[in-house]
This record gives sequence, C-alpha cells and structure tokens, in this order.
Amino acid sequence: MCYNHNVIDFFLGVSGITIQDVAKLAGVSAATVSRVLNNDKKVRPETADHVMNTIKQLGYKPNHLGRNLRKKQTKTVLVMASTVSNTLTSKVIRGIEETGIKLGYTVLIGTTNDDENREKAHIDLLLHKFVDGMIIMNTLISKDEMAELGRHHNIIQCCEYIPNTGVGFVSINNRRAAYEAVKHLIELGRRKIAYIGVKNHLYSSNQRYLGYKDALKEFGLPLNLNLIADGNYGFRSAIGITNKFILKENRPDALFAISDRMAAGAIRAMKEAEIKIPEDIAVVGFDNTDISYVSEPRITTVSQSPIQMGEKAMQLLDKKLNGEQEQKNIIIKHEIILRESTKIKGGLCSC
Amino acid sequence: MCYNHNVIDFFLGVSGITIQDVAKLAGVSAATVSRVLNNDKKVRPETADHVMNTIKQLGYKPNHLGRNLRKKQTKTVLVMASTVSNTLTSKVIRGIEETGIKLGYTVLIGTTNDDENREKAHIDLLLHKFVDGMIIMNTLISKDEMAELGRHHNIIQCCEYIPNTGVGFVSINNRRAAYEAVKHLIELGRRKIAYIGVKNHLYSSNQRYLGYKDALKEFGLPLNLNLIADGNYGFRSAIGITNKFILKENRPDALFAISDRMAAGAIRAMKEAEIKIPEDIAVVGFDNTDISYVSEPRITTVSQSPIQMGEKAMQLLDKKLNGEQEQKNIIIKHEIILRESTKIKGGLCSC
DNA sequence: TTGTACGCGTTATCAA
DNA sequence: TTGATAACGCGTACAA
Repeated sequence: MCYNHNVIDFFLGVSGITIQDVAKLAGVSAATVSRVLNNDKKVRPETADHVMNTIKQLGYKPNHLGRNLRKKQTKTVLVMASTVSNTLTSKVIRGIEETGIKLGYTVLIGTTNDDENREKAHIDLLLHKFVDGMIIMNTLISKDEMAELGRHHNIIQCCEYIPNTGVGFVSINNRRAAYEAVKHLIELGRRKIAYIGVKNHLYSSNQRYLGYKDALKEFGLPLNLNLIADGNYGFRSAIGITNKFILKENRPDALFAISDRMAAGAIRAMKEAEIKIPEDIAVVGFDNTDISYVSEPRITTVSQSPIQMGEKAMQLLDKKLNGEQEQKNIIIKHEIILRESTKIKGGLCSC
Repeated sequence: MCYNHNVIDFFLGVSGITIQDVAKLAGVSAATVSRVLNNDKKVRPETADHVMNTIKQLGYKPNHLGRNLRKKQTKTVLVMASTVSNTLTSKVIRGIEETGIKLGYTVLIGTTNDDENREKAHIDLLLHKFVDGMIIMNTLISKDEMAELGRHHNIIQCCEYIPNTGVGFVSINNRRAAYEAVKHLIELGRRKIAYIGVKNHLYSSNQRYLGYKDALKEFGLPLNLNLIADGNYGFRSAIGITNKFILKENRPDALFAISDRMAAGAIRAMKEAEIKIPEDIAVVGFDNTDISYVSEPRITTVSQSPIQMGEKAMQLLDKKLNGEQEQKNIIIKHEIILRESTKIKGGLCSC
C-alpha cells in the first residue's frame, strides 16, 4: 500500500527552511505563520490559506526543538524496558502506544538490556527535558533513587515496580497470582510441588515466591528446599534444573515456573526423560506468552492482560503530566489459563 | 544492584534550574558555565571546580532542547519497526543500540504496528529535527516516498528494504537464502516441496518466493501451485494451510516456510495428523528465532546474524550523519542451521 | 581566562 | 486581525 497524494507532501519536508522564510515569502510576520500552524482562531481565513500555500510550496516543517523549547513540553514519552523481545513486554508497549497516541503523545521506547549506562542514557532524556515523562518497566535503580526521581519528574512504573516509593505503578498482584497457580496444582491432588524462580532484584520474583509459600502453608504442605531452584527466565536454564529435580528420590509431582520459557524448558527435559505430563508431573508457567501454547503439551499459565496494563500506565502518566496530584496505584486482574500441562485428558480433572 | 554514590547525584536533577541560575550562584557568566559543561580547555581549573560544585549543589541538568537547538543536532537516532515482538527484530535492535552507544548516540525505538498514522508520527520526528537520523526496519511508504525521504534526510534501511531508492540498506540476500534452504531439501531427496509464504508488500517475501522457484528450476522440479500458500508469519496461520496440504492426494514430502513460527505451526498440524518429521515430511523455517529450537523436533532454519545487521546499519547511519556521501549497501551472510526437522536420525542424511 | 552579545526556531505578550 | 518584540536555554565568536 502507499500514501495518497495529499500525504506524499508530508515527506517533502526540506532541511533548513524556517518560519521566517515562510513569513517573508508570504509577506506576513512569523507570528502569523505560527498562529496558522497552531490553529489560532484570530487569523483571517484568507491569510491562513495564503500562508498554508506558502508552507506547502516551501515544504516547511516546524522545528520541534524550537517549539518544544518555547512551549516547555515535548508531548513525547519514553518507555524504558530491559528488553522488548518477549510477548508480554511488547504487548504492554502496544497498549501504552495505542493509548498514548489517542492522548496526543508520541511514544518512544528505550531498551537497557540491564546495562547501567544505557539506563542512564534514557533517564537522561527525562532529566534533560527531551521527553515529558517516562514509563519504567524495569530498572536497576534503587528504591531511594526511584523515589528521588519520582519527586522531581513525571514517571510511572508498569508491570515491574519498586513498592513504597511514592511513584505510581500498574501491576498484577504477583503474590496472589502465584498463590492461585500453586493452589490449582494442589487442588489437582499434587503434593510435591517444585518451584523454579529467578534470583534477581525484581519485586515480582520475590512476590511470586511468597505466593508459592502461601499456598503450601494454607494446605499444610511442607516447604522442601530441594524442590526449589533459580533459573534466569530462559528455556535452557530450566532444563538443567529439571534434570536434577527428576533424578531425586523424592521426585516432584508438579512444577511451577515463574516464566513460560522456563516451564517449556522443564517440559522439554521431562519429555526426554519420558516423564508424562501432566500425569506424572503437572506444570504451570507464567505470562501466557507464545511459547505457552507452542509447547507440547500446551502450558497452563498466568495471564497478565498486558494491553490493559499498558493502557492504564499511559493514562496514569497522562494524569501526572496534566498536573493531577493524587497518585493512584492500579492492580490489574490476572487469570489462570488452564491448558493440557495440568489437565488430565478425559475429564478426570475437576477444573 | 544499585548505583554507587557518585552516580546517585545523577538522579537529583531538578526541574526548572537553568544555566543562568548556576552562573548567578557561582558568580560567573553563563558562558563560563557552558564552557565547563563542554570541557572547554580555556577555563581556569579552580573556576571549573567551583562551577561544578555549584552545578551539583543546585542539581542542574542542561536542557537538551536548548542545547540541541543551538547545536542543530540531537545525537539521537530513531529505529522504526513494525513490531519488536520477535526475536529477530529485537536482536537487530540490540545490535543497533550497542553500536549506537559506542558512537555516542542515544537510540530510540518507535513501533508502528503497520499503522499509517503511527508511522507518520515517527517520520515526523525526523522531519522536525527531533532526531538526527532514522533506521527503517519496516515501512508502508512507497518506493517514491522512500527515495524522496532519503534525498533530504539521513536514513538507512535494515533487514527489510525497498531496492533502488538510493537509500542505503543492510540485509541478507533473501533470494539466495531461500534458494539454499530449498536446495537442502532437494538434496535430501525430496521432490514435492510445499511453500508457505506471506502475501504482503515486503521485498523479502517476494525474494524468498523467487529463491524457492530458483531451486525447483535448477533441479528440474515442477512448480506445483497446489503446494503453495500464504500465511501471515504466525503459528496459527500455518496450521490451517498445512492441514490442507496433507489432505491432498499428492501430499508433499517437504515444506519450506518463510518464518519459524509458521514452520512450527506446520509441524504442530503434522504431528496431530501423525505424520513423521522429517521422515514423511521435512521442514525448514526462517530466522533462527527461539521457537525454532523450542519446537519438537527442532527446526532447520535460516539464520540472519541479526546483531551484526544492526551493527552495520548503525555504522552506515553514522557515516551519513558525518556527511559521507558514498552510499554503500551491505549484504550480510546468512547461514542454514541444520536441525532435526530435516535430519534423519542415525546419519542417513548426507548433511 | 572570562564576559558580552547574539542567534538557534519557535511561541506568547503586548500594542497597534 | 496583525506585527514587533521578547523570551525559552544554550553555545560560541568576539572583545576584553
């Protein structure tokens, strides 16, 4: 497909032409040109037409730097994320962008790969007024730093967050979600539930572990440290861990991984050991990403409504940018998606 | 992890403080403050120290808009992509970012979801001097528009591109890569090779189809339109297509899909029909993304060296931004990654 | 070595 | 309804 003729003009913007050039050629003042560009009512229609024609003729495009400098805002927001290479993050970003556009913002993304310098470069854009606000999906900065940043700038946390910083956030209740995931396994009759988590700085990892323990406790199951291990969210990391689990004398009858990729890795390892899923070991993952239904069997998982999260985060940021003081945090509903990795074929399972 | 104390100052930037405020408090002129910030040699060390202290004391951060307006450059580049939710794109972007940082740029990403308005908004950032240059990974604009854009602005195409526009690009040779993938299947003894492509505006889709035909022709195999279909790159789209293929009387003995996700979908459909892979039907995908080794069997695929592509694209853009005229296009080497989806166990296969 | 003065491109204020 | 002028925050040529 291609743009129509009205739109092709859009691309003809030529470097170096200023509002002064337009004013001179049109025989008006720069102020008037500016008024036309900003749809100021008090400009004679004929003048406006004439100016518009001159603008097109010259292929003039207003310089954002000058405009933003004067207006003291850029109408641009930045989303900072560690990476965008997973379904969850990219969907959240889609929600942010779609909402941002409706609200009149340009949404830009900066990825950090958990690198301090890259993170610094992006925060710089905020500090130096290159963008009006920022949605932080992931960061290495400390609690104090987050609080300090939020005191002076317009930021919102999304998905991942640091609690009690005064900086608003949008997230699911990770503890509750993990609790429900494990409860589901227990209600299937499983008693030896392994846990593959991640040892990092993120609140979510910590909360999910607490949720796992909550469920065990509620049902009077012992916490067996032999059935707990840490991966790195990735497919391969779960393979080694799972191989150890299944060699143990006290083999688990269920496994909860805090990422779908790890759940898929665990399943791969089990299948190679000819363990039946879910009959021998039932598996639950997290995030409802592509891999959870590409894996065989399809994986029961926790869904986070990513698009809605992005939407809410952008709305919160917009409110901040419009000077609303009250900082509400938003907890988004999660959902357990039941699939074959916990469902015995033939309806033996109560779910 | 968290920043050390030197770095925490970094976050203390407070809105509204200007170079004038610093100058006043330090008892010097704004020019001197500017010189200190820009590491101008001709400033007395003691003065510089004093100014630096004042800067820290006030938590002053230079306003990028003012600076960029004055310098007529932003040292920021934008990567425009349709989406970032696949391994390939996100790896390319990683290559761009890592290289961009080394060269002193801030790299921003804008996604379009193939929406005209979103694309327009991002191109706007370039036209209006908000960024110095742009790497285009995917676009809806026409050949003429691309040429026109490239005539006045600093742009490079990466991965996907429109040929003969005068705008430089970095890409693999898609036609050659597809040719080799199909040749591999033919050399395994396969004669009825199905093709799942995508019907869209992209040059790569077209080129891969030509490569498929090249291989058939070279080996004297007939082009059977019954074995050719179009999906949308996605897992699910290939399932329906494959179900039709395998119901045909003249069932294929191999399948080449131009995305790993479609190859995985095809495999899923075949397995449910109890077709053996690769014995009955061998499968090749494209891109060497996660799904190609998560799928069972692992999928033989075409690898694109995405990080290197990003690196080269950023280097090309840097050259453009530094005024180098000569516009070289870069073809990156691809590689066929052999996996179980085309490899008969036990070494019967010659590869 | 430092300060003054101007300009980057735009918008806002005020007066006409 | 329009124009002249100042201001946004910064960097730099020039003068001191």
